[in-house]
Amino acid sequence: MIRSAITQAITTALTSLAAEHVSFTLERPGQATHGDYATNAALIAASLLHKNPKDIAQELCDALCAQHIEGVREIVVAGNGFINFFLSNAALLREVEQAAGEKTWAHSAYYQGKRVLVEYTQPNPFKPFHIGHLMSNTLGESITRVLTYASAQVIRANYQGDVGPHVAKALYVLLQQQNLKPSIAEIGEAYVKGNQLYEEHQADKEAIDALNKKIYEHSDPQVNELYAWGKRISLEHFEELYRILGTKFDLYFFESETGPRGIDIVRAHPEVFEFSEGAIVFRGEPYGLHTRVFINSHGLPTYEAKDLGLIELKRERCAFDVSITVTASEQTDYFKVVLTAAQAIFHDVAGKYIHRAHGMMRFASGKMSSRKGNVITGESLLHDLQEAAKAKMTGRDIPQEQVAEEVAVGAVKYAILKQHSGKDMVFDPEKSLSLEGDSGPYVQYAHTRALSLIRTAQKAGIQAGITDIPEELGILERTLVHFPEVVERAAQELEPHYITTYLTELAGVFNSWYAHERVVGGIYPSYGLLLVSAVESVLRQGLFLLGMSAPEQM
RNA sequence: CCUCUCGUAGUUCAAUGGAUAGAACGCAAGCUUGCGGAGCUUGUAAUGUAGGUUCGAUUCCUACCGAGAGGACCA
Repeated sequence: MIRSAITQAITTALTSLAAEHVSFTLERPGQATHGDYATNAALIAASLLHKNPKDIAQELCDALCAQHIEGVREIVVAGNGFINFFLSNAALLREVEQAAGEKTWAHSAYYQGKRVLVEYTQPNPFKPFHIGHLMSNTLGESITRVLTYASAQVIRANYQGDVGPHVAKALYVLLQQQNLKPSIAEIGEAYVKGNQLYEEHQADKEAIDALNKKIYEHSDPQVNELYAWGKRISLEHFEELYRILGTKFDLYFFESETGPRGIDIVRAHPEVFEFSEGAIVFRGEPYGLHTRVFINSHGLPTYEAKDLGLIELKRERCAFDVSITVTASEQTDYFKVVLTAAQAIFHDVAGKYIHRAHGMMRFASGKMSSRKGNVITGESLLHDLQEAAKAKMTGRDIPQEQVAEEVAVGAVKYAILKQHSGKDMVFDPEKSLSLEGDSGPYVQYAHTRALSLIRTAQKAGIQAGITDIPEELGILERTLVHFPEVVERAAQELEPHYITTYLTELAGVFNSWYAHERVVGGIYPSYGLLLVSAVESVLRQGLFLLGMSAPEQM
């Protein structure tokens, strides 16, 4: 509210200086001593008008002061032409009260009236849930939550690969073992073994390819039965992981349904595709891209064709304004080609379908072994972190299993979301296992302390309010005020890491405040309780936006 | 060979063309009969190289060096 009032005032002031077309920023200064907001409007205007920045800044400052902006205590020219705004105590108090009590305080209207489909996670039945799926889920889930705060109507979608060579590899081994009711672990092991056989023995390779064809054709009852069982077991297992990760999907798509559609679409558009060396391809070169095969020389759809089928299916199953797909960054160029081909077919793809990439997780030491073998899956990573968290809680009278799970998920998600999406990240097991410092548990712990403090204060009969306020408000209030802007920016750029950075800062400021101030038995108990309530609310909402739990105890 | 992404303290990450480049881990030194110490306080240390644009460049442009990804029947 205050922010938009200041923006409006600057626009008015610029108009009075005949510089109304200046595009300026209103940002939070790097240092608290520079005020609560700062604008570079004078610097931009000066270069356009070819005048001295400090002179323009002074004129602009005078024009702003004349407007008496509600909630602004002081406006000063600083540095080489910045204009800094200091909020009044009354305005800060109003924000703190809203942060503590107003549920929609941090919401914006950026996606008002828009329906946004977000597709993420995309694991494959019959294969392990690996770390890439964890990363896609983490980024995708956070984006959906950030979008809801921007007033979007969000549809969560998952696209799973239930057909293809990987299925045949697993089934081949299971059939050899005559294991027709395998557990999820046995399916995983069968896939690994089948993959090995496929690579090493020509006879097995041919047999697996033949089996793959049978699966597509549904021609063998025993194969069909095993396939149905295995798919069900896999999907049930994934649902358990989604529960742990905090995701509830609205729509599911499968490659078995997008494949046939993809073939039809490609064959129906000879003006877009062309035959080449027995395959059907899309030429990307005219668009600065590369050529990709959509239907291979065996007449089978590749991922490219399947993605066209998926685009069509999405349109049929729900009306949406924007569709966001979250996958690994290695698919960035691939998606450019597919979306360019899709644009030539559906004509409204550009700008409506967005690809958002997550990076790859690398390991600092490379020594983190899963319970068995060297492959670190998403599940084994969560499990190991959970064990580490449990070890930290020995002797405490709390539901350890549950809290350890929330802390473990929080630690991984925080590590993924703390940097710009799309960048590869290095995950250091030892540092992450320490669960200290710049970590998810640090933020969760700050929230838990705030909750605990609120409980204690309420037991002592303290009522939150502004009946007793200090002369000067501090850095904690001035940090709290900026939460709604951070959330809105995260929505605009689909970048949750702004929230991660902010939360860590807020947690640090709060921990510092906590070490030096007192609520129960202090000088300002009512205001103290209000302030802590505001911190608790913002930390809780921030954790929610990242897809992390806010444990009551830990 | 071509295309794209990325090079910031010892390490992992921030920074909307703007003010003294901000945190955390590590290391060094402190704080506990505490409204939860998974905490707090102080110190330490960085923009790959060379140019260019600009009043101002970690940010934009060019070249080089280095890392990663992609480049026709895998996904």
